[in-house]
Amino acid sequence: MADLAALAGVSKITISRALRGSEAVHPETRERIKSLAREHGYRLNLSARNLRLQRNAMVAVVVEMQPSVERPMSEPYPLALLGGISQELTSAEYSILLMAMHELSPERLPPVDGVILLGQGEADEATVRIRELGVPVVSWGALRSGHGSLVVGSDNARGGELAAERLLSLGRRRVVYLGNTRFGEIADRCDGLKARLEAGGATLVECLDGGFTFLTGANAIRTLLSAGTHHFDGIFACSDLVAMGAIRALTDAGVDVPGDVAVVGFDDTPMASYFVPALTTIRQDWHHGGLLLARKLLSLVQGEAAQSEIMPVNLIVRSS
Amino acid sequence: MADLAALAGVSKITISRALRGSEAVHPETRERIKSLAREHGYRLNLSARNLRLQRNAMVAVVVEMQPSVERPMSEPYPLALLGGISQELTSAEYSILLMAMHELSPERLPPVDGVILLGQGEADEATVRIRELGVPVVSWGALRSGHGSLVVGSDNARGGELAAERLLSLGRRRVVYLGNTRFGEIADRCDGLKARLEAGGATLVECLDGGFTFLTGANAIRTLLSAGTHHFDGIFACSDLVAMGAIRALTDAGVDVPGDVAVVGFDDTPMASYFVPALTTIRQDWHHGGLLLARKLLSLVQGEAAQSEIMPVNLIVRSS
DNA sequence: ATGAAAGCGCTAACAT
DNA sequence: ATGTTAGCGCTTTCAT
Repeated sequence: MADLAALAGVSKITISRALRGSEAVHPETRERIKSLAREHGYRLNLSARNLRLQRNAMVAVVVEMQPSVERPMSEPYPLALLGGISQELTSAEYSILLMAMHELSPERLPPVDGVILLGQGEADEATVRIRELGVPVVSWGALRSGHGSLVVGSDNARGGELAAERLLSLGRRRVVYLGNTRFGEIADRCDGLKARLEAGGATLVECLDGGFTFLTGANAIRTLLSAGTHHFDGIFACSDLVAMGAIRALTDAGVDVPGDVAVVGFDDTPMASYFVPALTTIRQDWHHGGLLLARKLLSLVQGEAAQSEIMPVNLIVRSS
Repeated sequence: MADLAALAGVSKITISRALRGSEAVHPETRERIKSLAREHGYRLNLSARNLRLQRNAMVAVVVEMQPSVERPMSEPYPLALLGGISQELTSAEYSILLMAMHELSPERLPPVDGVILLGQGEADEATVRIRELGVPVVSWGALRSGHGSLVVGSDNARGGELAAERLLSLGRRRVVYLGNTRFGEIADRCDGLKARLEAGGATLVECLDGGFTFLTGANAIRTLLSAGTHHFDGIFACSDLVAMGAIRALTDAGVDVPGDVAVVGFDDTPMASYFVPALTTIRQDWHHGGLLLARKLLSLVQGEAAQSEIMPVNLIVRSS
């Protein structure tokens, strides 16, 4: 910057002001300096600026799970949420620092002004660990798993109710839930499902603690069928992929879907509509979720108040 | 740090050394300072350190496409590559700054020591734009699209050959390729396919310029079938999702897969093995690709030499 | 409309 | 084994 100042025949501070588009500097000088900077490939040292301004202009997005080939299919939400987060943060001139939960330690927290947590973890483990960092935090998930921190998430309980209503309308009386209820979001859906089923005179006959993949969905139902202890005529799965696995297990066993057993998924992933039978599912708006996460975190960072927000979900009726 | 120095009764520099685990400071003093720091919640100001050290300890990962709900399914590679990248960079104490290509401008390049580009863009647009930034760059894609910059990618031409060999072994003579060859990777696959087909006495009858989704795959084949201008008995698709779409269009039209038309996909996404018929496809090792990308960029950043690397691919034979 | 001085928190170089 | 000095590149405050 000093070099540029010498070149332009002005002082450093005028360069600084000009590049930030300050009104204080003469428009002509400003343009001259800007083009000079471009021409010489000058780039602002953001470490210096951040040191001076006592901020980082950066937000960490912490992904609870280890990214892998298997996960993006089973849980597309990280990238979808990131789209919304990125859009909002970029327009506020903040950058996104991406890291996996297990890489995070309080000592070497990277230089960020706040943290967005994607996934609160089994038994809220992630939420609890993040809170110790002493920076503003907003997490994606369930209110019950927020432990006092700000939460943005879908109305999972309502999702469960919608699934129950759909199954009830098809005359189903005995429903199986597939999902690990140690995750707050998953538990909320189960609660909503159970309450609405019982209000409609039906029963939640089983709540199976499985994983999030096609295979775990298929295996859960295979086990259930071979045990033969329960009769069931409906399934609500914690994700579309799990629902697809469940359907595969059913059709492999000669059980008709939706004739014998109706299935409702969650997420409305692109594949849901292409699967045979096309999946009835609950849709959540990840992109908007991302926007909200970013907006609320920025509020906190700037010392303003912000509140948790739960977004509506929709039932998408197809053929399962 | 000055406060901590006062508390510990030593000078700032001793604090600095102790926290970095320097040998120069007495082990006892070192531990005392470390626990004092922990106790008082002291955190190093990384902007100051980076300013002083003239580095950023950060690498930008630039994703060529806008993340969305549709993309992670169609192209799972961003997250899979990120897994490998993250693993490698974290152990070198570098952070990952994530951004979308369209958010990148030379003026406001965030404070990074280098850039990893995921996806070189149609007609290598992304590669060309990134090169102007004047920082070390490594990109995921094809050598032909590197424009002099370092590239890590799968052996796409070999992938095309493997697909051709598979189709030839099934006695196929007239093959359709589904993919936008303005992307270097996609073009390489097409070239490998064509060469090997012709060497085996078969023909590439059509090369259809489509997108990367289930729907574009289905539409391409529907159009082809209704035009009726070409007879074909084999398809090689640029992704598993496109292959699935193509298969759907075929079976919807009463064409048997693989009896009438055999189909080979690309990527070996988790869904490939669950699709009916299970997809024959080419597998690439994204995680390892991510590791290599990160390693090579770090070499460049540290002023060492590094070379492009093309990774082997495998044919996974299933039922399509 | 422009400038001079001071200092953000850290560490390398050079003492002691 | 520890300390002193100086300066990384920027912007705020207070002149002019």
